[in-house]
Amino acid sequence: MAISRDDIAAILDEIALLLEIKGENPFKTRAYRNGAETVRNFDGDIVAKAKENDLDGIKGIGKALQEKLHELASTGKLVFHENLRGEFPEGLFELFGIQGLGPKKVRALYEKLGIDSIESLKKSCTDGSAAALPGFGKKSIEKLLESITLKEKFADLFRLGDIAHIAESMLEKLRQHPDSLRVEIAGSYRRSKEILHDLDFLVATTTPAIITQYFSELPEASSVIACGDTKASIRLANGLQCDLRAVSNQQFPFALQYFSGSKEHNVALRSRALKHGWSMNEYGFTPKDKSTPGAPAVKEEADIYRVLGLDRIPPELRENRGEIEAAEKREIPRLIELENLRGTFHNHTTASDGKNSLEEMAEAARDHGMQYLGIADHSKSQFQANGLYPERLLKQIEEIHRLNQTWDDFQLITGSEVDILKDGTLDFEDSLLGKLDYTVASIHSSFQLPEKEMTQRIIRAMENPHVTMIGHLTGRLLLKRNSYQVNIDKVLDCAARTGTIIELNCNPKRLDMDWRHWHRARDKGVMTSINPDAHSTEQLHYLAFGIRLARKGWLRREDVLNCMSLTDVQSWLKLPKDKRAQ
DNA sequence: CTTTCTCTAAAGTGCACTGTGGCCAGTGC
Repeated sequence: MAISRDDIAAILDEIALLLEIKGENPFKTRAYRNGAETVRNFDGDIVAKAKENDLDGIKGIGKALQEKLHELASTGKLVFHENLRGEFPEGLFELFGIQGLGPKKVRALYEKLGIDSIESLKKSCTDGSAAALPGFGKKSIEKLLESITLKEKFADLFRLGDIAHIAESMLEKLRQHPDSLRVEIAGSYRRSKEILHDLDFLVATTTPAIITQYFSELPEASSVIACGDTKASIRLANGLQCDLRAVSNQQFPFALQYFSGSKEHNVALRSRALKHGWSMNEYGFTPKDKSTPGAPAVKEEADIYRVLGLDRIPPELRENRGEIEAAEKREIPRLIELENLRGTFHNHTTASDGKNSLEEMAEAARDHGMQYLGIADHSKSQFQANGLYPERLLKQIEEIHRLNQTWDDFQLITGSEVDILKDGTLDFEDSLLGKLDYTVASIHSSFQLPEKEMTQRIIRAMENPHVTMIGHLTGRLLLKRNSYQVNIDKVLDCAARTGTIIELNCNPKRLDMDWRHWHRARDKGVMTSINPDAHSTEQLHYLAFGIRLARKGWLRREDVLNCMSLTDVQSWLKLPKDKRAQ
């Protein structure tokens, strides 16, 4: 297969990394990284151009990179790269996944101790040999070990957003099979958990063995763990295990309910069934004794809940966190849906670290059927992200006002993702923030503060009348970095008191604030804004993940700022904060 | 390695934090 632009970019990035380990001129390594970015973002078929050696005049691609790109595009490889790679062992790359290890330290570990894998790093941390190196003290060893433990803990876990695409495409293939009557993905995927350890497919069919066979032969299957008459397990190339159960059409609702879980929800539901005189498993209701009347017919999963005297409980809520009681009292809320969104906030453009211009982001948002799009590029402290200085922000505001004249059905909303500094003050003066329609205040530095200080820092930011919302409240990066220490309840109380919104950040790596807090937040009167934190037009799709997690947090459309129409949101933003509180 | 107020050589994102080692280097945003 021909080499793709992403392959080429990845090779350039790898060269940069290797040069860094070698201690090359930092500007040289940067040139390779810039080159990778240029290749990724090039408007047109850069691979074809490279093949024809037609790369003159592309900014950031000089003579040397032109030749290398040409070689890559025409032969599929690069001798320079292969030689460079040959100088280092394979496992060295995984060391960069450890927090606190950069090129300099990796190089020292490799050259002085021959460390070339996480395994050997762990050993040298425990036996004291790493501590003997200059620059490695007691504390840094502790941190390295902590980061290794974190990585091991997450080894067989996957983020929802990373596997949704492949899950849906496998689901579609199973649905296309002529012998499948009904197909669903059950398990934690159906419950919209942010982290998954497997996928559970469920098929209703009269020919189960044919379906399990078909499943085990899907192109996605890199290995087959088991394949029997009604059950099969495969492993995907990324390590994710996928299980399939084939059941009869009659059993399907019970199996779907059973395999969707959660375990805790099912335990509670089964004990409820017992009170009606039925035991319940993945195949159906069974009367406890001969005197018990049989259960009414069940055709759909919702029938199971109805028969037990409950409203249907959306899968997202099935965590045994009060949903059964609510269903009994007919108080299951009408949960928010993607279609309820009228616009969205917190989006980046090329002005800071986004990939698309204001116009492109606006057009993409219009294509999504939105009435408005809030822009929030980084503030000046985010230097590495090309954060805006006041003059550039003022220019952007003007530019947005100019663009807004060109639409009558859509508006851009001016904003900033302003850094919350260490002491809780903001990266911009109030007078500048006052010129914006809204502000997302976020923490991007000093993650290590103790809980009390961190909480106070955020509260101070929320007390600023110009802070509309707090971005990614806990700073967690799923499967990578724990949240910083913060007292969520104190923050929520302050949010309710000051009329500050807490964002639900939809980036699949974040999904922050966590769904477990939203029900409580909602009851305190805290509103949210479901924000994609999009750095490109494609990332507007992140909203779908945010909606899944908002549903999991019991949120309704009235709890969400960006369910408001354009005119409502405009007048809401003009209100002083204390008038906004619900 | 690329760009440039270039013409052959120089300049090329900044800052805070952390931990270590003795006043600064490395990392991460």
